Amino acid sequence: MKDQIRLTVDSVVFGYQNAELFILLIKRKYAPYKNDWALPGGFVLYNESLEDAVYRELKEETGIEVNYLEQLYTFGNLDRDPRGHVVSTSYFALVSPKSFTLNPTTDAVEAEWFSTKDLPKLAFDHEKIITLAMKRLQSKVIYEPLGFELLNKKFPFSDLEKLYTTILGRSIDRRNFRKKFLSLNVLDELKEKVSLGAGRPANLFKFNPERYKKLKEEGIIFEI
Amino acid sequence: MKDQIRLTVDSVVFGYQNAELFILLIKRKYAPYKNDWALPGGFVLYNESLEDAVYRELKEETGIEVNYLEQLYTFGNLDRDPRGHVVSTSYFALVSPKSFTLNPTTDAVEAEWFSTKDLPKLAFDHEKIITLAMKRLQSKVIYEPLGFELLNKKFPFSDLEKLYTTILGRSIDRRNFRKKFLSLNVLDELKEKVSLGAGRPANLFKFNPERYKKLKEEGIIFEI
DNA sequence: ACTATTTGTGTTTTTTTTACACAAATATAA
DNA sequence: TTATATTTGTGTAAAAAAAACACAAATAGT
Repeated sequence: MKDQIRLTVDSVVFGYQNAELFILLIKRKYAPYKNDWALPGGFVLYNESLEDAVYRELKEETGIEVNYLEQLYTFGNLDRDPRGHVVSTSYFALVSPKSFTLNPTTDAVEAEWFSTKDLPKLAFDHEKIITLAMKRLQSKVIYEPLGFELLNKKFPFSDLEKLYTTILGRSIDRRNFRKKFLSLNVLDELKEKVSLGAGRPANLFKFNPERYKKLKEEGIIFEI
Repeated sequence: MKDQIRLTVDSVVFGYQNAELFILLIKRKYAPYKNDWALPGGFVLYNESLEDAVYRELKEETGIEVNYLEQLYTFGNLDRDPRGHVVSTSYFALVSPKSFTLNPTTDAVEAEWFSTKDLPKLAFDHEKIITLAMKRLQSKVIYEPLGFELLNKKFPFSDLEKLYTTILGRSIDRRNFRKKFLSLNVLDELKEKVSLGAGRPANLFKFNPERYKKLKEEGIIFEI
């Protein structure tokens, strides 16, 4: 029983708020890495699919509901877990702002959002997993409008713009960005406006998933 | 012991010859799927890394030496293996033409190359894995010069061109393709020429891995 | 009513991509 | 040995896409 490969899942859950990217971490209550921060995750049960395990662990440990989930990579190095041969399939997930405030009632586990710019010391090889997840997020937003999963249903265009600058870590030309994004026809401009502090009120937009699905089926890729 | 998740690796090994893409398959000797064709692979041993398992299985089952190896995806559906809960991490590999002729001495296992256009009925969910591998290959060759792993060290430019048309399944403009590829500066033009049947003799080229590595480090992506 | 702040918009320049045809060098057949 | 078929090698012009760039409109706060 000891000489058995065990399988875990680990999730890199991204949240976005105030032009900052966050990752959801939990504090480990037991050894190894007791009291260190780690990615939510745990052992896959017998007759449980990988994704089911991810959803179960996220629910148990953080109570959060994810908006988008994608497999990242499977780590099988022998030295990654002091408990023995533990293989981990990692996932990356996006949550919308309304799920951002954690529900601490769900469990006794300590869960917290950490800015990607200010991560604590992490258990296992979780730093490596996070690094990979961030690279994947960066490369994905460029050719898939994943960003919406991190925004509210209705949002001013500037939100999208800020999200992209945050994820990509560089400034983008507002006019060209807007032109290009709108030309994709995956955004519906609403008639509502919203005023956020000073400045001209912004039009609200909505992502149109059908339009996007169609675009994707036609093999049309975009590139921001 | 029965109620234990088991972990396998499966490899989609690509070979290229005469403007055709091939995949290496083995004939299963035991149930389940006895006598069906399947991807080379098998159970990961305790204290064996995933890649080690891939190399071991490939050696045991096919005797082949791969040139490039990359993780593809981990399949964890509960219905994918009649033997129970078996999770498989799949890899995709490329071999050079000199490894194309199989060495049948290596084992009693039947191994054979199959054209990607003419695959037999496959065991497990291996057809699904192959489909994914082909998509990955197509999308990768566009922004990484992986193709070289499928060609000889020295090759006429037309080989590269044919390889791309084969993998992408569409014709490409010879002049533009050559122009673009050469502008990347990852090919060294040799002084040797080679005559292949009729027609003007072709200059030979060589891939320059250092140049490519540098290009990659500088974050320069190309796109064919 | 003045100032600061954010949104919204069009044109020009530059770069990249695409389309396209013929001469050079060889093998083969007559 | 000559003619024919076959493959390699090459440049330019047109079209499309990307990048650069600045100011008016609408609001909040003072």
